[in-house]
This record gives sequence, structure tokens and C-alpha cells, in this order.
Amino acid sequence: MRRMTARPANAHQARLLKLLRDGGPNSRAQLGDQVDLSRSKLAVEVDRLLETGLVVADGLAASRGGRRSHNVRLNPGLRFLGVDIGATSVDVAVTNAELETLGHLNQPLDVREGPVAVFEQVLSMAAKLRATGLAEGFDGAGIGVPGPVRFPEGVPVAPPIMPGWDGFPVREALSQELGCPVMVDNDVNLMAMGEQHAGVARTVADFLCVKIGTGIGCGIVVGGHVYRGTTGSAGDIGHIQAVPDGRPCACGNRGCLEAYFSGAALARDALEAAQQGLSVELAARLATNGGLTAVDVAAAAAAGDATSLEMIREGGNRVGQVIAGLVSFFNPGLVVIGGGVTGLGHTLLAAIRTQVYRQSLPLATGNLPIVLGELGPTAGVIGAARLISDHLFSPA
Amino acid sequence: MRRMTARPANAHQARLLKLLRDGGPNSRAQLGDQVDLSRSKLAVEVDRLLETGLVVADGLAASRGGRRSHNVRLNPGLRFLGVDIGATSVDVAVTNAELETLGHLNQPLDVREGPVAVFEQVLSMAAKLRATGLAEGFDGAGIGVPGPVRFPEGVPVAPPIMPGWDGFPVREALSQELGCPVMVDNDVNLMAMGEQHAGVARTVADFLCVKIGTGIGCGIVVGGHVYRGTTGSAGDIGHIQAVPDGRPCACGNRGCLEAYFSGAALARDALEAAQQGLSVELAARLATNGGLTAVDVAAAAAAGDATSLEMIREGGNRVGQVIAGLVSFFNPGLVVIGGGVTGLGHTLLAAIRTQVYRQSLPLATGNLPIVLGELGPTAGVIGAARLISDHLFSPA
DNA sequence: TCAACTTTCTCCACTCACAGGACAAAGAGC
DNA sequence: GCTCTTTGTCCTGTGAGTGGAGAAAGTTGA
Repeated sequence: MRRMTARPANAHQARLLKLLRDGGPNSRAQLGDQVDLSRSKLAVEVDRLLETGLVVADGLAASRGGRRSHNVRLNPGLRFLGVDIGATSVDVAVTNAELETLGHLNQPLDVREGPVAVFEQVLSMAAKLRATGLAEGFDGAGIGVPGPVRFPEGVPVAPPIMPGWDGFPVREALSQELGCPVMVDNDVNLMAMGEQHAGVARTVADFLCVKIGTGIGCGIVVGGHVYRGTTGSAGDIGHIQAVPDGRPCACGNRGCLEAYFSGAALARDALEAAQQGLSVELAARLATNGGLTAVDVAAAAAAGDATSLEMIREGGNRVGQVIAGLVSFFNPGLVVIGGGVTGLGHTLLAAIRTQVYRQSLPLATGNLPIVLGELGPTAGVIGAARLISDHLFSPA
Repeated sequence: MRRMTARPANAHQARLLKLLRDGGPNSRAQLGDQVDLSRSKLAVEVDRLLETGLVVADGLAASRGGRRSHNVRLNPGLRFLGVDIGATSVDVAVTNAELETLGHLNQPLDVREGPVAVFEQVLSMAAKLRATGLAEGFDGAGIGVPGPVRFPEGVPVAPPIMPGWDGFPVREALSQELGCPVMVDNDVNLMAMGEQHAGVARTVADFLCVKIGTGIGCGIVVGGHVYRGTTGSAGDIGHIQAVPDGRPCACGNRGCLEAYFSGAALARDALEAAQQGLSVELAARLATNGGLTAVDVAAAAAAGDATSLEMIREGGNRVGQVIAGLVSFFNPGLVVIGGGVTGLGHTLLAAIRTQVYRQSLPLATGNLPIVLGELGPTAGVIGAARLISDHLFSPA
């Protein structure tokens, strides 16, 4: 099919598109209940959307005691590409306009190889998905990168773990390669948007989404919108000081949170424990695999390894301390924990909860759920699709 | 005069009122340059505002090379009451509709005496100001209280330092007593709004306003609007843990920031230093006054007392550490330091700056000013007036 | 099977918001 | 005095939006 070119002509149409995206097929009457427009005006706008091809007729709905309604839905041929670039792996997914994942690929990757190599891989993954017949082309793409982004331009700025990416025009370059509009954001923000769209944060206006993977970051949602800060680095909590004069960190400071708990720190601690003979379980895994990652710690903990459990507990306490401070400051309605280390599961969550509930003010924690993300690795790509759809479903 | 009853009928009128409030007298032409409306439409809305009496004609302006323009301005008879209730003192001020302070009173007060006693005092101060001829009545009042507030209802919730205030219907009670609309907010938020309106934060969209007085709080401004959090306790940073397993705090935890640096903590440390003979300067002041407060420490430091300087430096370091974390998290465009202890001046600011610039990420601190508030004790009352004017200058 | 009621959707007339041009008023500059 | 500029008003045309009438397509119960 020819790719989507139309954009909503006004705020009403944008609103309707988002309702159809989030609520699926709907009749004019149902839409009318949600938008505070007269039925005549609503019909006009729906007709115009039908003309653009963004929206198509979708048959008759069951009767609700009277004439059956004519449903409309977003064009089922629309395709969005969601890309979530992590430090050590990349997720690429294809969604329809309702942001349902139609296909999903994950591959290992080293982000330090630079944007050219990475995008070559991403484009080949996208081509592979297209080859399965899921899409003939893309109407838009959302890209998440593991570092701060100057959002309006879609350019990474001073990313600590992504040498070679600083200032690379990700948005422009990919837009040219893919031949469709592209939006770029921090991977943590996309995870927050994903959980907001289809996960645990569907009904919350103000929440925090803490992603613990190779590094640690925090998505901040204020009034339903992602807050990115003055220079796009909001939520960069990995280098908040967790321990005064503590361990040296790669950033040059001491006692940073990331130096104590993150995928990388956990792997290092596990190696140390295995080599010092503190954990039989970890030593065995080291001998088998020739190396250790957070996954090994999770497995060892699941098998009851005391050293691993203690590592998780201590790390959770550190993270929990920092989150406790953020909860006092931000007073969110929900805290979501996600990222690679969520495999550590309940042990981690319990440690975090303990610290937060103990240290933050009762008024801030009184009715505060602290939960694991619901979407796992798909949160990022769904968030990416949501990012570009929010853009395309807004007046030009 | 009869009190203001009209409200703007639509968003255009609201916009115009705020432009006149923030920019003073203006001609139709000047207003037209700022609102993106046709001249005819603009003239209609201005005429309607003139009819309501909210706006009045203000003579002819000087020519700019052609026909002289007819200025309009907000009704100069409008009066707002700004009240800033602190833990140990209260500020009450009268402003005009352009939020210029026409009269200002400050009195000591103990907020623990409860709302009834406090409001008796506030009302008598307001009456005193009225008696000077500054106002015949008030068109609206903004009230700041030193604790969290359920903003929509204007009711304090679980305020730690204000026993007896929990759930007291401040807004409703004062509205009845004063016979005008009332809005209630946290004192720290009002300080932020004051500095935003007339102080150092005039041009910044996202900033933090740290108020260090009897306690410590932080106003959070996102996209020009105060962020209050899910339960109204956002910015309550006084009980963030600054030192793991540190000093016991009144809240029951240990190592809270407030236990290390605040008006109260400083007074206690100063007393200790004086009694232990660590500071001749402080001991002399103790003998003279029979007690010590943060003001004494400031004076002693100004006189070169090493102990006092060191106390300020150490406290500043603690506060700076916490702010550093918040800067990494929030990535503000400005940090304002205000409250009673700003008398400690440059020593304090230097300590805070050192910590923040050392510990936060370069991307977040690269272009981050950290400055003292410009308005001092008037920030709160101006913010209060701004709060109620924002409310009244919005469509009903 | 038919009448009465519901729900959905379309059509049409009317109102109101708003833009933009013509024009008048008032001044500056030469 | 003449021209140019700025300000403000008046008027008309256009498009957005409302709300009612009524047609279309159902359900339900007698």
C-alpha cells in the first residue's frame, strides 16, 4: 500500500485518532460520548478522516436496542516500527496503528560500535520483519537510545555509554533510510510510555518508571506527559550519590548508584564472589559459561544461593534508598520497576519497597504502589510506536 | 468600591487579563502583537472587558509615528491579599491587580497555636492594612501554609509541623471571613510562583525553588506550572536521607536533611557550640540575647567567626548533596535558594554550588544557574497574590 | 404481525467566532 | 499643506459548531 501521508487537520481529528488507537473500533455514537461535540460536527470530522484514508469503515456493530451502528477503525494497513536500542541488545517490532505488536525481534548488539553499524543491523532486522509479510513499508518509526536526547531534533547528546553517538542526527538519518517520519527518545522514557499505554500505568497521571539494566534510569511522567528536563537528561539517576565517598564509578565520581547496582555492577560482584569461593552456585556457572551476568545471579538466587540473594537484597536497598528520596520529592502515584534485572523479581522488589516505605513520608507513600513492569521487553518498542503515533496523530 | 465579581468569559479574555497583569498598561495594538487575534476580534474582547469593569481606559500613549494609542489597564481599584504563614512568623501584604505590593506587614507567630488563633491574627493584620486606606476590601486572597495542601479543596493534610491544622477547611473558612475567593497552597510553592512572577525565575520554564527556613522544602515548576504531586506533598525534601544512620530526626527516621540543616538545626548547633566554648562570638550573643537563632549564626559568620562559617559550610554541603541528586533527576533550568537562611548568603551558596557542580552530570549542570532568590520575604506574598489572580483571571 | 419505542445517523437552518479589508481618526515629518 | 504611518472601528464573508427534525434500522411486547 502507499504509505500514510495525511495528518489530522485539527485538534478534533487528532483526538478521534487517539481514541481509535487506544480504544479500537468504535461507532460514531460511542466516539460522541467521549469528545463533547455535537453528533453532526462529529460526523463531519469522521467523514473527513475517512476521506484521508487514516480511518476506514469496519462494518456494523451489534445492536444496543436500536439501529445498529456503523463502526470505524484506524486503517488496518498502517504500520509503525518500534526500535529499542539497549547497551547490549536491540529490540525491533512492527505494530499496527492500534499499537498491537505484530512481530518482534531481539538481537545482541554492542551500542559502542557506533550509529552506522547499529543502524545497519536495525535496518536489516526491519527488513526481515517486512519480508515476513507483516508490512510493506512503515508509516512511522520510534527509536529509543540508551542515553540523553535533544528531543526536538532527535539527536543524542553527550551519551556516556555511547561514544560516537554524540550529535549523530539519528532522526534525520533514519527518516531518510526508512522513508517515513521518525521520532527519537531516551529508552527509559519509551519504557514509561509503553507501560502507560498498555501496561501497569494506564490510569496514572504522575508516575516514575525506574529501568535497571546495564545502567539505571528513570522515566518521569507528569500529567500524562513524559518530562524530559531542560537539556533532555531528566531521569538520569544512575549517578546520584548512594554512598558518600563510596566505590569509584566510571563517571569519575564516587559512590554513584550505578557503581552499586546495575547489570554491570551485578556481573562484576558475581565474578568476585565466584572467584573468592563465596558462592558454589556462581562458581559452577562461571566454570560452565566462562563468564557471569545478571541472569546468572538471578538463576543462582532462584536456586537458593545465599550470596546471590544477599547481593540482590543489598542492591535493592541502595536503589530503594534513592527511590525513597525521589518519592519524597516527586510524590508519584505509582512507581514501576523494569529493565533487565526485573528477572531478580520479588527479592529485589521487596528490598526496594522496604526502603521506600520506611524512609519516605507517610503522605507520599500512603497509597503508593511499587510494582514490576507488566510488559517486560516489549515496553520499549510499544513506547516507541506510541511516540511516533502521538506525533503523527497530532495536527501538522 | 464594590468588589470584583466578573470573571473572564473565555480564554482570550483570560489571556488578555494576564498580559495586562504582567505587562502593565497596554494599547490594543500592543496586545494584538502578543495574542495572535485579528484587530477586530481583539477590540471586541477588550470592549467586553471594559464593560465588566475588570479593565479600564488609561489615557493616550505617546505616538509612535502615527495616531496615538488608547491604553487600557487592569482596574487600579482591585486588591488582592497575600498571606504567607510560616512556622514562626507571618507575612501579610496587599497588592493591586498588577501584583505590586502596596503594603506589607510581618509579625511573629507560632503556627502550632492552631488555625483559629492564627487566622484571628491574620485577619487583624489584614484589617490594619485596610485601615491605612490601601484597600476597602479584597477581591481575592492567596494563603500559604508551611505544609502539604490538598490543593483543589484548599485543605492542609497531615502537616508535620502544624498540629491541629490537619483537615481544617482553610479555603472555605477564610473565604467566608474575607468575603472573597481564596486559594491555598504550600508556602514553598508560593515562593516559587513569586520568584517566577517578579524574581529570578521570570524566563525559566522548569526550575526548582529550595526554601530553607524552619524546615526545608522545594517548589517544583514544570513547564511554567507548579507541580504538586499526587497527594500534594511533592517537594517535601526535608526528610530525604542525607546521612545513612545519621542523627535522629523529629519524624522518627534517622539522617534526614532537616536534622542537619534548617533554621531549627542551626539554632541547636549554635547553642551547642556556644555552650562548649567553641565560639566566642556565639557565646557572647547567647549571653546578650538569652538564645540563639540562625540570624545569630549569620551575624557571627559575617563577623568572621570560624565555627559559624564551618557550620554553614557543612550544612550547605549536606543540602548541596541532596540538591545534586535532584538536579540529576529533574534537570532543571535554574535552582533558586530562598527562605530565612538566605541571610547566610554567599558562604551557603558556595557550598551548595560546589556539591552540585561536583556531583551532578555535566549535561545537567552545564548551563545551570544556582542563585539566591531575589524577592526575599516578599516572594511568598507575591506568589500568594499571583495564585489567586491566576485563579480569578481564568474562565469561570 | 404490527405498533410502539430506541438507537443511530443525516440533513438543514441558524448562530457565533473570527479574519481581513475598507476606511476614518490622529499624529509625524518634510 | 501634503504624504506617510499608526491606531482603531465598521462591515461583510466564511467556516465552525449547535440543535432539532426526521429518516433508517433495530428491539420488544402485545
